[in-house]
Amino acid sequence: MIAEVIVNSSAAELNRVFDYKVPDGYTIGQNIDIGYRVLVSFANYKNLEIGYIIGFKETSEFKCKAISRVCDRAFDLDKYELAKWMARRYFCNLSDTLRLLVPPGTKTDIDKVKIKYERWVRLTKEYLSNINQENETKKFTIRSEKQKRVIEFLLDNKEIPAGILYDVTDSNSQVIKALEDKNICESFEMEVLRNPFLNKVVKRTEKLELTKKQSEVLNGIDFTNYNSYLIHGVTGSGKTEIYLQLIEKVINSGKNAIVLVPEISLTPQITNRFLSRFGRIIAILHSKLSNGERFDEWRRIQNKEARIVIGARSALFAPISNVGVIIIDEEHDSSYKSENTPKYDARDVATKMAKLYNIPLVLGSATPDVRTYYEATNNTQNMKLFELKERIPGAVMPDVKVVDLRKELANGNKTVFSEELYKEIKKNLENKEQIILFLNRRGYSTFIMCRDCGYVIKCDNCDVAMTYHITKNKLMCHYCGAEKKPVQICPSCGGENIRYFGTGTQKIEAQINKVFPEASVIRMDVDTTTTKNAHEIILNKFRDEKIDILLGTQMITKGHDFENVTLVGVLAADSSINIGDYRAQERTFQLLTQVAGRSGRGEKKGRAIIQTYMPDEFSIITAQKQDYKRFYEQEIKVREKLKYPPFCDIMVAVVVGKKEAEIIDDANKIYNIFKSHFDVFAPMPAPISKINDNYRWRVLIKAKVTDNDIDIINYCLESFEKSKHKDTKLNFDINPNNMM
DNA sequence: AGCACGCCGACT
DNA sequence: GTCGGCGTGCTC
Repeated sequence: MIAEVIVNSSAAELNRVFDYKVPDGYTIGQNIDIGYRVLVSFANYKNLEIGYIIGFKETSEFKCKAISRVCDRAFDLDKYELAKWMARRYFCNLSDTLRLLVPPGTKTDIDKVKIKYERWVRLTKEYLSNINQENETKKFTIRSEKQKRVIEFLLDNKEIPAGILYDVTDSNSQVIKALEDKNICESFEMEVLRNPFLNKVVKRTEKLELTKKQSEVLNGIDFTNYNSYLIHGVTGSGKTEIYLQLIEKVINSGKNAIVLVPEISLTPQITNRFLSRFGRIIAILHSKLSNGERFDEWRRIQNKEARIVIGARSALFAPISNVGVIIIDEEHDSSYKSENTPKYDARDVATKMAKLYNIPLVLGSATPDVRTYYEATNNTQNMKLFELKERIPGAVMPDVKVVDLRKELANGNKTVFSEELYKEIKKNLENKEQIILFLNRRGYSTFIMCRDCGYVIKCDNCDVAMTYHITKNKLMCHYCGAEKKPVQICPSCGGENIRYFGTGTQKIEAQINKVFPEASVIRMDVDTTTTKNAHEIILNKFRDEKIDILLGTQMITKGHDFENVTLVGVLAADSSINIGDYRAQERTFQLLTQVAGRSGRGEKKGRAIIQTYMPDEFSIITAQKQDYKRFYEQEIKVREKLKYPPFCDIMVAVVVGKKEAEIIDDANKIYNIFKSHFDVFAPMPAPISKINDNYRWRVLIKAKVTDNDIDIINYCLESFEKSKHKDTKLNFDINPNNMM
């Protein structure tokens, strides 16, 4: 028999089937099948290459090599269908999507399968049956105290890891060896699961009484068919409790559940909530797990010990079978769209899966994606909408104020704190209530400019202004990570009037120390969270050590409730309006609403202050009122008028390469190929025209992409692949998060 | 992609 | 002579 194998490579030329002989001793359906991972000798590669079996046939037109090694089962037929769909939909190789279905980190060393064993000890069957026959004499032929203790202990505890046994009975391997020689006890290897939660003692919690509105949602969900639902509920309206009871229903019916949450909010707080309700049947998958931990979580799912998977977008591909519901919390979050190949959107993939399994898909958000809300209100994707307009009893919305920074400047206030914010911070410090300050820029100064000639210091490798970092005393490029010494003399005109402009979190930290010397402050941004548990450590410190002020970027906005935080300050709400993206208003509204929602999560009422130079922008006005509907109605009009999603899709092709002339040439090829099918804008340098010494040109294509168009696009991309220069790379994406 | 082959210029 | 840079071609 011949196996059809997909070789693990993202090279466009290798995106096809290769035939290999099924080796002797292997029978299809028994120890080899579709979905098995194999190692094959390929071309003149030095090492064996990983491949995936996707079919079998009697004969091949090629003279085939035999498969060198049959490894493990990697995926089922339904997942294979999904991978095929994804490869077509996201314009990548089949091996790129198949790769999602195997635990990461097992790619290179299949031989060293990452199962960890531990030595356990138990009494032998013979000995136990002797005891049962009340053959007491044998037990006391033992004279050693230690051996006696071990036997007593094992009688009570059946099986136990050797290490623990040694500790408890003050014994060692020699004592066990002696007992083994007497055929009294035996040791064996037991698989260890590196589950970070297994050893955690969590108090079991019972389900909460639902409000009328919550029950309506729960009862409105059809578990027997595909349907998608959007739960639009303000923060604190009790969405999580709905998810929990929904899952309980699914579990009780014998099926399993997948819950997606944004990567950044996979905090102990949310996971504990699930853990305390469901115990060990949950598995948690996120990017901070070590390969070993992740591998073990996959195994717990595979052997059906775990029935609820909670994780970031890739948790969709966990080896869970018989799924009864997929839930996506904070569905508007941009982390559901992958930035690397395959550039999939977890919401679309989840929709596909829910259709495939004929199960409900439940999306939830306080600030839904404009596209999702459009679909839910216009029923374009057969989506049902639930609105939860009120917080559950006891929780109150914070008061939100907008401060016009232009007036502050006119009044001679040059600090980053408006008078209003200054007063409120003071008040909180006096009352010993905590404060969260948010600024979406890291570093100290955000750009460095010569006041004589206007020259801005840029990275040598990228077309990007460099940011000054005071902790390193270096200029840094946030795109390639390059560092430079701070500049005092203008490299362009030689002038000495170099000034450091713009404000990042580091400068705010310094200003807090100056303006509020009595306050303790902790900063959380990419620069302070490089180590493994840094997020958790910083947040715990803020809570437990009663730090006055938590200062940070985007990452402080999600998923944690601090009871004692009664003031949230947004230092500059404009940074996200100026990102040059059609979603700027949406991002701003979502961000402001999320941040403001961090205030007043306990018993005391919260306040939020939004500082801005653009107080008239509708995203800021509506965020102040926390009025999603009004925001949406205005935004959707703009989108319709300008033909932006959801009324149209924007395809972005970025041509990247070291030789500028070649990539300009290739950008024109893209333009010409797509021109005959779609509305294409002429090639232009990308907004960031160089990254890491690679020039970048961009071609924008606007169209409402239908299923049929996907085939046309695939065809266009294939013909480009054949005609492009050898070293140019193409990044192609529909509605990417980042338009730069 | 990843690897070998083969052509040609540069260097002890 | 021979080392090595890189253009070319192939993968069941």
